[in-house]
Amino acid sequence: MAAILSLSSSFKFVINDNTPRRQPKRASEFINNYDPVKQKTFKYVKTPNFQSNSSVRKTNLSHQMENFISYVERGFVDTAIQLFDEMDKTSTFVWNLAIRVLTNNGLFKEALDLYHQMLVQGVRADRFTFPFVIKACGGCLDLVKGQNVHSKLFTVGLDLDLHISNSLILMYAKCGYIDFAEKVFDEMPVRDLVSWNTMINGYILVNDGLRSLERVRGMQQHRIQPDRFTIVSALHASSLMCSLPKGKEVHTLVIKSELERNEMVQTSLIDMYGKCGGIRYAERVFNMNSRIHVAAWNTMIHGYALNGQPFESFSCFRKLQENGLKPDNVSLINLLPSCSQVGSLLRGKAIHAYIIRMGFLPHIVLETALIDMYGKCEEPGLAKLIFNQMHSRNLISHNTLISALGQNSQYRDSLKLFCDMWNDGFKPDAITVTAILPAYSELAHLREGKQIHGYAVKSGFCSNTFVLNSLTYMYSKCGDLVSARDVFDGNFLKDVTSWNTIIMAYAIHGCGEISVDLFSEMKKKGIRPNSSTFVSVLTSCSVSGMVEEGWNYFTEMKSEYGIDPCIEHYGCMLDLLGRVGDLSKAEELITKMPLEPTYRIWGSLLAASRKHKNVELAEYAAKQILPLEHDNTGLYVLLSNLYAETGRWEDVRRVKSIMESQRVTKTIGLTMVDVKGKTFKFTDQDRSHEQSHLIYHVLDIILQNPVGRLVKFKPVDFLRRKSKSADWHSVRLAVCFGLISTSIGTHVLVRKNVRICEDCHDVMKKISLVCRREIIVGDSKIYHHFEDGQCSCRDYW
DNA sequence: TTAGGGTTAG
Repeated sequence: MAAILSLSSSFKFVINDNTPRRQPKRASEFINNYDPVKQKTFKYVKTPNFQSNSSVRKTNLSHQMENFISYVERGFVDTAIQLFDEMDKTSTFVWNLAIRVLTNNGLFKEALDLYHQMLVQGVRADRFTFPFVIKACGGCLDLVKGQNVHSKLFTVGLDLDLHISNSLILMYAKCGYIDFAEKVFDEMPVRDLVSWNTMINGYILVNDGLRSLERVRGMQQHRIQPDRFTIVSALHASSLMCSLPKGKEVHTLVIKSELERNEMVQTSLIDMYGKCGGIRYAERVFNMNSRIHVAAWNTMIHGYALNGQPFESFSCFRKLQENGLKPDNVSLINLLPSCSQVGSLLRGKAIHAYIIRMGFLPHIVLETALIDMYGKCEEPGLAKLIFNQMHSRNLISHNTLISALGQNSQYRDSLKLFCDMWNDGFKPDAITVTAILPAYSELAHLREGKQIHGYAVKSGFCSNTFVLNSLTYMYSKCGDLVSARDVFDGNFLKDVTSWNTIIMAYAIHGCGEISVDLFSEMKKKGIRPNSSTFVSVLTSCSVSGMVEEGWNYFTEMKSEYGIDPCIEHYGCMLDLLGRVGDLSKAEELITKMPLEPTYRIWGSLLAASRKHKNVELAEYAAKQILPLEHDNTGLYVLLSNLYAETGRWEDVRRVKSIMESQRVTKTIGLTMVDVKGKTFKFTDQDRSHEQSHLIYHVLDIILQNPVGRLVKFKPVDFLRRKSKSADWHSVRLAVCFGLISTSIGTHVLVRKNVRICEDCHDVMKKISLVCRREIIVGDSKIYHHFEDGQCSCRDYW
């Protein structure tokens, strides 16, 4: 737009009082400043004096009109509008051209403003005015304005005009009201090819491939020959349905209609085959045409990436150049996802350098593709850099960076960007919601997550499966399993991810049996499990100690579904063996697995060894972990605890000294609890809360009271307690504050940043028994539901 | 003067 508007930036013109007029920056500014009352009298206005005077003026008039039409046709918006300002505006024709130049150059709001000025000035709109005005309504996605114009058509008797009706169909479809579009189409007394094509394309705008193809069939039944636009839409419809058979049917129609040579049709065919998983067919169409154009090459590059063939994508890009063609922006945009697929930062950087060398930047889509690539190649810093250097940003570029930051665990940065985005006036869409929810999930910000849920409901995003899956995940990660289940049950278009998410939700809340039942239900409903499903199912078996079932699923994964176990699946099996104390089998599994053991694998063996007090095996696992260059804070703490539990105090001191020499500091324990819409944070031995005295007092009573006896308040001086006792761990303080701040009978939910210690775990069981309330504690790995003195983890975590 | 259009970022 800036380019178009700047074309007239050097243009200065003089009105009859010889006062140079300031060049408006935007057509809208010009139009908004335009005052029909104060307008100057221009040379060419037909006054009696002028009329009496000469053919010279008539020549000027036609010359001016010629210029005006030329500017309109060439899309010189500013110049055309400036000229329009000087012209005689009594004829509808002149207004139509001015509205046309604005509409056709994306200045929809300005076009509508001009249309209203036209009416104010008493100029009648005609059959040529309305298509532009309706197009402008569609461009603004303004249904109300569109309907107002539509109702006016009845009063002026143009409601059945062919061209106007065609415009109405598109306007309604663009606004998402396909039923209104259908009504216009069905009531048309005469339809032409454009009417059919617009209707067929309208369904695509609302993502309804099936009804689009049904209309194509209807059109043929009416003996109307499809043209290239029909075919392009029909191929798009097949892609929307991901249906190779439907796409092939349309290909037959291409042959019958003798449109195989059309470049647009060829590109659409390649695109359809790529999107429907038929990359070999795409190659065939591509290779059958010797004079192939850049768009077709670009579509092939994209097709290979979509079909998980990144190296073919790179090779295609190379061949494009070898064939003497010049890659364009789209070539690069399509190529970048292949770098992410192979995780090749080097290739990504090389392409970035090429993009800079070729002068392709700034380009908003290309920059967004770069942000995405850097995010997926684990370089969030570079993704941020690109974003900060962008000349202009849109909703998609924001969404891309939010996702990139989330993918790289930079949740706080992604939340900050989300806030900035609001402040910059970008309204989050369903994809923003999907992108930001993981940040609330991982930081366990239930209250804020609920607010996003409210926003999603209000904005109408809650029929979107991606949004619902993210909400299910958020609720489960934030400890609210009931809400997670409610969202899952309310999702009427459950996909494999929906099932994986709810199965995992029950697993991390220690309800393995329910998870396994859900897995059976999922299979009964015909949803094919994928690799992630088995991670969820094996985790469920692990949390509930279902050894036999675990092995069965581990085998079924390969035999029934052809899924090779990856490191995550082995990790789950190790957790399962560790839980039941079968350490020798766990060791054997590590030895026999065909993959290189990772931190996750040795960590699992270490945790199992600690649980079963096998110091030797724990030391062996720890030795394997140390060279893996991971954050080993947890490892040292775990080893130190094991030595302490087995009375090896010398080793405890040794580990402490290693930690000091390596400057490894124990993560500060922090527990959060939400009370009355506010989040309260507690550290160990925290006395900063204004109700500290009461919190410590209640906790003291609970700890001192024998289980089952009535709790009585007995004042004690809490300051005399030992300051470093586990009695005052943050989780206990947070739970106590939750107990005294919420109604009797309700559960108390707290979240911790590190694993719960064994002492606190026992205390939570006691609290649940003494207070007869459910206590839910989320630690860095799972949720513990304490009820009647028992924990859902069955004392293994 | 009027309606529909291929490959492209989350």
